[in-house]
Amino acid sequence: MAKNIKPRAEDYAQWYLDVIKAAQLADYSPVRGCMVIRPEGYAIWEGIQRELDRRFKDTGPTNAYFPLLIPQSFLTKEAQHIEGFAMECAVVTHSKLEHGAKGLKPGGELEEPLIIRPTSETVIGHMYAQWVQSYRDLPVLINQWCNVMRWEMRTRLFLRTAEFLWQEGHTAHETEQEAEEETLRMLEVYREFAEDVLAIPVVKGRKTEAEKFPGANVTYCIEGLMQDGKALQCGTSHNLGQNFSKAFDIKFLGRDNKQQHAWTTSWGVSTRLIGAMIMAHSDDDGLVLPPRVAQNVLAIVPIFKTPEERAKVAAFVEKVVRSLCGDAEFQAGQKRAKADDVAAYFFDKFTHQRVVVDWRDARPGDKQFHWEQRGVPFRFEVGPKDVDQGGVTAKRRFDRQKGFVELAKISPSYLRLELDAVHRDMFAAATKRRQENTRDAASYEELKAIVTDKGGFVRCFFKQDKSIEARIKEETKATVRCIPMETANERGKCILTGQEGQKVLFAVAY
RNA sequence: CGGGGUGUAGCUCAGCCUGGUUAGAGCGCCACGUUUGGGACGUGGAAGUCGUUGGUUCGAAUCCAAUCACCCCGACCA
Repeated sequence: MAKNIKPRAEDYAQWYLDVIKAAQLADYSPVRGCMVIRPEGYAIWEGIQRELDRRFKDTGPTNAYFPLLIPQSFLTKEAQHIEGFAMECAVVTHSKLEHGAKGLKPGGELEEPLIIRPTSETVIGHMYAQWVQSYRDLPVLINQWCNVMRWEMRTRLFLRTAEFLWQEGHTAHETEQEAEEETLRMLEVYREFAEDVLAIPVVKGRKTEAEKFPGANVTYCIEGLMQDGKALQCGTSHNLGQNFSKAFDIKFLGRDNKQQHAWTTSWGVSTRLIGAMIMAHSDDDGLVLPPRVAQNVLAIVPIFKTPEERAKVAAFVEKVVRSLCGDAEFQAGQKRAKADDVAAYFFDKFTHQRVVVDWRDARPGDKQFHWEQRGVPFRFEVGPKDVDQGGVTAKRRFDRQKGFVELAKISPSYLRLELDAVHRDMFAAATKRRQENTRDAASYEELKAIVTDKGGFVRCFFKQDKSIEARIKEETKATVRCIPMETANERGKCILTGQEGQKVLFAVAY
């Protein structure tokens, strides 16, 4: 058992932090609420970017960049929007530092304060108003990868930080129907991505009025369930109707030769997904990475005592690496600069996913734990005994499955198939866990009992009502996570009011 | 932002109550040696303006005040 990681059963919150620390994903910054994403963590984000970006472009949107600073007045143009974000905006009021009595002090006060974007609907709306003149200019399909800032009071690495990285897509359409289609199309991209890349099963659903995005007509989401039974929103897609186009005057001359307002959408996922990934898959021994975002897909641990054994093992490891990465990459890897004795070879030149060989002067056990805590999906142990038998001892991080693999079988397609199998098994395990933690409630009493005793998702009929939702939250801490799309048409007796309600999913959320 | 807790070496902490030479331990780190198929051991070494600022005092890690940061619980949220 890992001695630097608190077991989940003892203290889930501490476990989460320990896993991040042990895997060196992130660190606290000198500024409250902000975090440093370390190379191991950033590689995961790059994996997320790579996979999502491709999917966005496949459906139409392309990338652009809008500025960090937004005129304060922009935020006031959409009533709901300002209400939702005003409280957590960082405000820039000065343009320089001057020497004062007690050192430096802000100088050059701005005429109009600027806010650091908490999201970019407003600037983007402002620009779209200028770019859109005719129905021929539509749709506008733009995404941006950037940082945003929301001055949160309570922060947790990845799950909620004052500054975070995300992607925000913003589209403008000719008709309401097109906007709705776009909103749902991106929601499906998120679902497919969460499941096929991060191996996190998610529920597609619609937010209640109480939970929707400030300024949206409809907010859709994908909701995941973490190992401690709490839900986590993993992505959102909003149909903004004409709210922002009216606020920012995004008008165009339609096919009917009449001026009309565009229909807009926005959708985003953030570095929070890394937190979701950690909490969905990792165990008491540390991080477990879904193979498709793992920077290192395979760690080879050589085992030897004498120089003769080392030479023998090294020759064999070379064959393994050449089989997986090719001769040219083996040569390139030999020359690559590195800080320690861990050699890295690119297994996939497109994703830059690597095979690493741990030649550090440490005991094999230490190395096993090292790569285990970092969540590397696969390990090969190569010792004299393995070499004599002409193969390696392979271990899967996810379920510790262990087996012997002959050198002749080791090839790029072998590793790819194994990694795919790990992904499938991880997804299946997470899906099973979610099924086991999804329960039905026929009454409010039942809902309360499930939420306090067991956690997880609670399915029941509910008639939307803001004040009742607030009351339930107060009494149970649970909220309506979403109205699942799959059962959107089902109607039944609301567990509180007895009136006709929709089937919803309750849970305590992060 | 409200309540609670903690700040002493990279990490975990002792010392503080009852102020007094040169501030300690374990882990980690570095060197050397013995080791090496799931977290080894020995010897030696480097490393701390005791969170920060101010006050009390002949003298402050220790007492007082303020402030900052982090952790936990609430309200808010991707």
